[in-house]
Amino acid sequence: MSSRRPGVLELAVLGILHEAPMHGYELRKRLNSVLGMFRAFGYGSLYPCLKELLRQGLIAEETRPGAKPLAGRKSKIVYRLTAEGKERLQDLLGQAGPAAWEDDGFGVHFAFFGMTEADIRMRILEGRRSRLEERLDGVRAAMSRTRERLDAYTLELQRHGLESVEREVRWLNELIASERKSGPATRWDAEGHEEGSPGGRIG
Amino acid sequence: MSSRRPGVLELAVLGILHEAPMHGYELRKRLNSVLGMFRAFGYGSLYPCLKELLRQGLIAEETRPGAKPLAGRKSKIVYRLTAEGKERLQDLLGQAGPAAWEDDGFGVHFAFFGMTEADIRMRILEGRRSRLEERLDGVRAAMSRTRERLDAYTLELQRHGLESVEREVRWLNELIASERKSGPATRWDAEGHEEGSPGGRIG
DNA sequence: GTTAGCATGTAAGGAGTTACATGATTTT
DNA sequence: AAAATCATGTAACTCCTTACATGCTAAC
Repeated sequence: MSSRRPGVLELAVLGILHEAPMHGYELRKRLNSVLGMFRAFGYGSLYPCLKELLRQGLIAEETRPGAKPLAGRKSKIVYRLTAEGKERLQDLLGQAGPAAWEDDGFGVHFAFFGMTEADIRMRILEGRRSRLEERLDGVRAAMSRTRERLDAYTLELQRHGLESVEREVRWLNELIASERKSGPATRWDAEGHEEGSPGGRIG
Repeated sequence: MSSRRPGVLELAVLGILHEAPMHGYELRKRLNSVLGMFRAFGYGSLYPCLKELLRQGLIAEETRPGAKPLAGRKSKIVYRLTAEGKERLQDLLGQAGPAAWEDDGFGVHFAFFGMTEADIRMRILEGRRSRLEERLDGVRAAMSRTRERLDAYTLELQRHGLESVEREVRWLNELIASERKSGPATRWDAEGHEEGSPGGRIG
């Protein structure tokens, strides 16, 4: 409840721990393999985050039955999501705001779309598309305000940037169309996850 | 001399002020039009940065001859690069290290390639390409370690991420080839910039 | 004369990052 | 027994963001 601002890492950790309990080192690898293209976190980021989540009661240290009562504990510590943690995760995934479609957050939110309700998924996809289209408009406007004469490199950067963003918009369009075909009310996971996910691509 | 870590904003401000003196508000617009696709800075970031650069003597308030001696100064303040500022800019642009090819820095450094020496340009382009290829290897390796079964959305994110990065690598390849054709020792600008930049694309 | 845009700032704080430090376990 | 890699942490710091606050200037 205490108003700590999310940040990508918290969501990512909760999301991954929802799949399975894990210890820090493993978690980091999984983290960077899921989000590898967008971000990479170090231990210096992860462990403080785990500590904080623990303090908030969103995760707990697993106590395996036949475990070792290490006194001078410097052994594996397996974390699992608590009930509050699951709640918090669902809460974060249920919010379709800027945090979910800005550059920082989008990747992580998308990665956990499998646990996200269909209407939220749609709102986030559309939100991101609008955001990118605003950006396109902005840059295009700036370019036609031909006052600003840019050198060849800056121009090339613009060109490449535009192309990349246009490409992402097309991708989003496909995803949105795909989501619409599947109709609303599709949500595969959330609690007990069975294996029956859609076929070829996404839709 | 004091070891303050660069940060994108400092370089961007110095680079833009090198083109022409400007006041804060204008600077910010120019900033966001040049880097619009990658980042957007607010006044809350810009003004403190200007203040700091001023303190370091890298920029100075322009004193136009027929200017207004505003006492309760809340009027335009035009900043220009000092000699130290130009030196610092050349210094920053002369460094071909991680700061120049990681996600954060690359865009800005590239935007000012017009003021960067040919060999540094090459090192930065190649540095970024290596960095991206590492990332591709990492993610591909993680994917073939098929232990990790990912749901459809995570997979789609991976696919799109891979494609984007591959695309950027191809772009870098073209640029690198282009740079090689122009031969080394090309540097258009730095001080008095004449208009004779290359033709069609970049090379 | 009031909305809209130009123009300049500050205080508080957040989300990580960097650099360092150390122990445990497996491989060679 | 040395080297590599697994595993966990902390102190200090940084770059930037958010939210707020204010005044000037042009357009309608």
